[in-house]
Amino acid sequence: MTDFVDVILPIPLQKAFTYYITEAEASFLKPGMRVAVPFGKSKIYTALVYKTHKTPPTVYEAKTIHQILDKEPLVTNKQIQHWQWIASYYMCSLGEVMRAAMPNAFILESETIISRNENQQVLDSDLKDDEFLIYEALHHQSSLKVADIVSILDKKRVLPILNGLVEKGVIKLQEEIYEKYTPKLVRYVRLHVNHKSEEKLQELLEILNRAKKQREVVLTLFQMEATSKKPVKLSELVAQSGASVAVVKTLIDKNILEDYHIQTDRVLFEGDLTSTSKQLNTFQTKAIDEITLQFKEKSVVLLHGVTSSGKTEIYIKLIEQQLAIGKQVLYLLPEIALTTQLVSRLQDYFGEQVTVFHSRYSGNERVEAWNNILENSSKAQIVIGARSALLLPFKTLGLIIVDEEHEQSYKQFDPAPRYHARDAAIVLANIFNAKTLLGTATPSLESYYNASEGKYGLVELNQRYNNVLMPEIELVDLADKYKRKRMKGHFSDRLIEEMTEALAEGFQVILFQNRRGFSPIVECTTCGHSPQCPNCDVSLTYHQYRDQLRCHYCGYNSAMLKSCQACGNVALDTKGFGTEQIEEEVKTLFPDNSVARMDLDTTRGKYGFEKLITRFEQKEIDILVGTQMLTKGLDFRFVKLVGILNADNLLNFPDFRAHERSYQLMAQVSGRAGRTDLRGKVLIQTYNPHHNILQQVSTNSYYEMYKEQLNDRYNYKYPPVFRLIKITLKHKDYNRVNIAADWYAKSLRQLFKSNVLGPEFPPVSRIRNLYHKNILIKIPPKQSLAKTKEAILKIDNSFMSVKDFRSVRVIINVDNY
DNA sequence: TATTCTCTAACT
DNA sequence: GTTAGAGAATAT
Repeated sequence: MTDFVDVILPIPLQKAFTYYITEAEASFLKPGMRVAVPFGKSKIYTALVYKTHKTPPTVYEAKTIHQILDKEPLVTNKQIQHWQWIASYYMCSLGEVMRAAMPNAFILESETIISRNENQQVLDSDLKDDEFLIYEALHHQSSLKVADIVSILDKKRVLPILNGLVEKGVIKLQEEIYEKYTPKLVRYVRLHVNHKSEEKLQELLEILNRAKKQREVVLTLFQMEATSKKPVKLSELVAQSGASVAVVKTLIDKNILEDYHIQTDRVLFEGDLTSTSKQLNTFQTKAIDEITLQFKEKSVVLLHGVTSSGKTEIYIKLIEQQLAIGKQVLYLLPEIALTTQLVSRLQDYFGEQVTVFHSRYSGNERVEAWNNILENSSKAQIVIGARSALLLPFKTLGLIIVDEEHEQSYKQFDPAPRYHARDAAIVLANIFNAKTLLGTATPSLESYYNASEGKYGLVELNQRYNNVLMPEIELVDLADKYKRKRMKGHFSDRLIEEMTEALAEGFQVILFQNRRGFSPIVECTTCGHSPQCPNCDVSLTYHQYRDQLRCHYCGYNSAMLKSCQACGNVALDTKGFGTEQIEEEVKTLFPDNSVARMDLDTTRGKYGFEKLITRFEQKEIDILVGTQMLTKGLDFRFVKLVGILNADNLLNFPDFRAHERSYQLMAQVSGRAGRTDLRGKVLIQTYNPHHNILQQVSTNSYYEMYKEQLNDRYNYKYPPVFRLIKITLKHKDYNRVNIAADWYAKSLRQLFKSNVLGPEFPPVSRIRNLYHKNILIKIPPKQSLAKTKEAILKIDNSFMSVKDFRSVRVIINVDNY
């Protein structure tokens, strides 16, 4: 045997894993196929063929593969190429990218099955109590799973016992793998072949004369078959005939009807093509021409169009062009579950050609989407999806649209790969020789910078569709309003006036408060003690609707306290305010109007968000209070007023992007106001009405904001001028993180000198009982990114070889913004 | 990452 | 003596 295969395993290890294969297997296997391989002591894992070769591994004996799982590659070469870029750029393993990319159902795992060893005589007296229990159980059931044994013995450690039994030859262990994907089958019914002829039919109806219900069902079936000329679903037959399922079942049992199954897609488009592409206005036409022109020279174009300027129509035209030349289009959105409006809009235009892919899909739904895209099926010419859609098996990608390019949620933070979807999209497009269009009303600083440096093309659209005016923005000075006693709770007299007016005219109002819950801090009025999370270094937020205290970091919750834990005083006060409190105040201020709240707490569940949006669209809700969820590209026609309750907690956020983000957020929220012919109004309450960002928001001066912020970034050495890599160390022992972080930072400093910041504790230094410490590396424009990463990896390796540090978790985050 | 191994403290 | 739990080692 001289043939070997290198495989990718879905684990965070940099190494390639090599297995033996036969010559026949070597000629059959292609990169991108799945194989099942033995891994570790007993388990069987799913691995992806990376390449076949004839070089035996030097330091270990390769195992043989267990089984080939695919006839054709499931993953394309271009995908692997793209994954490789992600793994090296974002400093993670290929296996981690694979895990993120492939639907869970493709990654099979084995389960241990326990069965009796038939050819061994066992004397009961040879067995201990536990062993006997298992032996006995196997007389009733031919095979058991490990979990069954756990429940039979009511013990956690069963492996030693099982191993003992194997040694005695009483039982056998077997690894079994399951296909996790189950196709969806729909049950259909038709007349059994025995009754197909005329005379038999007459006979049949005679017989059924006495069974009225059954006769009715058969007649309904005939009628349905005659009218639709399509196979009849069992469920439809039941619905149409009004009979119960039992009646149909009797007919099937009697061989009068027969049932059969047809495989269907889980996600089907069942609508009509209601729209054809609209006539574009002159600005939009001009923008398209410019984009097309820019694409001739540049592979990326940034479309900077103010809110409501009709960017979607432009996208639609560009998609049409790609479809016409037989190319696939990928449309990326920040969070797909939040943008049902846009999805249905695109489906209205393109109907069945649209495939949607997002994290709220079930495993089976994802498999279907994957297969459709891989086969370049007509159902998958346009793929709309969040970040993870980038990792799908495209065949002929022609264009990637990254909508709301500035959105933070394009960057993945927690499990690796910590990639930024916008940047990974550009790389993917290059692999396909395709183009990338970035669209937004408020470009991220780095994209606008790239555009002004000439790296990207830039197309600007300054006119709102139908020439609707930009909303009028008014700043309300909270300090002044409080002093002059013009406040009711958190509402200034101006906000109340405007709300009253808008509501009286029959319009809707949106209120923005970037904090959920009722209040973030609960405090004792006598001793000043406030309840903290036992696992994290934060105070607990009070949630009124369940009368709970909750930690927003780890999910810890407890009932609201009746008295102070420290001094026993019953007078507890709340500090700060969240969406719940605002909702409450609105209810008392406007008792005649309906109020709803939109935040993480009210949009749990698969359709929570959609339901809320629909209710708001249908004007069942007059006032909507919400967190930044409100900003995600929603299009409400009857909103005239947007109120931002407190702009200061945005501006004072401890992050170098706080100002940029505040601008984007406020500009986006403001964009929700007045989207049809009337002019909207935005009220921003703040203690700092002279803050530059607020001035820039109110005068809609993106360019000024950009210049000023860029200048700051230049001075303080931040992106887009410098690059950043953040290294986080986590450990449950406070001292160990400190020592480890100091060691790490010291090694880095030897190379990068003053461009290493920290180590520092983040504002919340303990989360889920782990202490965090951050080190930040700033990379000057001229310094090679690749070499920097190499150096970091080297340091990381020697760090790991220190025994005391091995238990410290190190997280490397490239472009951590 | 997931599993297995090894050690220790606390139980019957 | 047994067992649960934690920490460390290891995977081709």
